[in-house]
Amino acid sequence: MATTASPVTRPAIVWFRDDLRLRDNPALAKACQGGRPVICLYIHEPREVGRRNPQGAALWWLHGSLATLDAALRERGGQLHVLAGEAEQVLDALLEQTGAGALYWNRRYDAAGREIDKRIKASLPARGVEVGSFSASLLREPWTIASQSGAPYRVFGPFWRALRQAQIEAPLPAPVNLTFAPLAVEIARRFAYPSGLEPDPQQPDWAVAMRAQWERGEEAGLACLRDFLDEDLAGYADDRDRLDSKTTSRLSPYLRFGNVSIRQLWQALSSHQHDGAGTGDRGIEKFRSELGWREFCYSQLYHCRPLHQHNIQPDFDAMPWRRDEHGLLAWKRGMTGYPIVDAAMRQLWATGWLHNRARMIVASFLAKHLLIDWREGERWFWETLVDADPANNPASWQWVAGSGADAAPYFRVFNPVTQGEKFDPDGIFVKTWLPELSRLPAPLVHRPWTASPAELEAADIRLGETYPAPIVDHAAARARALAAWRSLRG
DNA sequence: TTTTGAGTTGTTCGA
DNA sequence: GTCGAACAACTCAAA
Repeated sequence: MATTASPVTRPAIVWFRDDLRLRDNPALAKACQGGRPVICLYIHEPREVGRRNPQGAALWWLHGSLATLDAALRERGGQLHVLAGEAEQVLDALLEQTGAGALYWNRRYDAAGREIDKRIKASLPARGVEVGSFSASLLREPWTIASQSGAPYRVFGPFWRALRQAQIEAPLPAPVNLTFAPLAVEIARRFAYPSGLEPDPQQPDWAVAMRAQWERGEEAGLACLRDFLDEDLAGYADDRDRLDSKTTSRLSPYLRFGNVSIRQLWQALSSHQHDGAGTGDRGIEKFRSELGWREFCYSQLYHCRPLHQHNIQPDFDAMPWRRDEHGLLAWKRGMTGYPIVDAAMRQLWATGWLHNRARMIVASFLAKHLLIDWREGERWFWETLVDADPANNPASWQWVAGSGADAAPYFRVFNPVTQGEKFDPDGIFVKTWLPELSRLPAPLVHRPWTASPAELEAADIRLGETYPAPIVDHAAARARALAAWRSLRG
């Protein structure tokens, strides 16, 4: 009778996905229990219908995260195997070659990814391979939060109250004494990630400002968290809307790729809590509710049709969106003639990141002032944001457009001038990204078209040449948007 | 069971 | 200049 190695000594595969860290990683913790050797794996899966893989800036972040995770594993005597192919084929070959007795992953929540995971989970036990999936990206699994009627929440307030009552698990420590099983070179060759899709762009090198701004990976994420707790959290409730200074956490890309876990973050906030209504605790509550919106977006991703394709509210299918290639291009390039919009769009292109308020302003401008389908904007963000998230990105675009869950009221049309004056009063943010306006005094920097010829001359600006005139008139665009949104009713 | 009231992120208008 | 109202429709839970 042939003997096989006992399940305890057969290696376990850890399939990393949106959890690129060692700490608080339940799949990894499970795999290395009892000193079992592990095989750490990441798979670049091909695009499928309905599936959204990282592109552009987010792909750049992914590569950096994979590299730092690989380095951390090498310090411990192992490595991260980064392969490419259909997950089922890659895993099939890997199980065959390594004789692994178990496969573990932390869950993902998009429909296409879940479908793949479900098939794998159903097929492997018959081959004597144990499969386990774990919760690691969210405070609570989406199916555990439901209204009294049993339906998923469609309004944030009640959703958040229900979530707040739930017990949040404590984060796990990083595993100690990891041991590793080898992987045959033949497998690595067969599923090699195609060259030419390398992480760091060269010609053109669009990642210059990103490299200057960001450190990717787990250690950098924890440093970013400590910095936020020490520097910004106390003033967060009052200052978080300011565009002209660093007031927010900038943790979004680390959360997106799981460099830092949501439970680590939650616990860190709790340990900074006093007990009362002090400004610090107000900041903590406010920040927590932002994390709550992330959970709410994931609830939508889990429960609704693919968010980046379908309006959550079907009556928006009748929206008379305009086709406007010229307007869309002006928006993407930061050439709309509205300084707050243009500064934000250029920051996005250069650094892969935008302040939440800036995201709302530019999204409102595209959907309402230009009356361009929110999906165009969502696609651009998907390619340009380092934190491009399959739940947050489309759900937030739908929220601004009004087609989403608990959406902004249709009559809320951001005035780009007012927003600039409120949240960038001295024009510092605008001037950082629009150097051509740097000599314009603060009162005019958000509305250069109202400057007198002498003022423009003094600031060395020629509207229409050195900086565009507004591509739409605010009042007219607002009226057009309100009419379009009103047309969806009755 | 039915009713009622409250609800992330804004703007404009008229008193 | 400041202030309140209007700009809908709907979800959810408390009364």
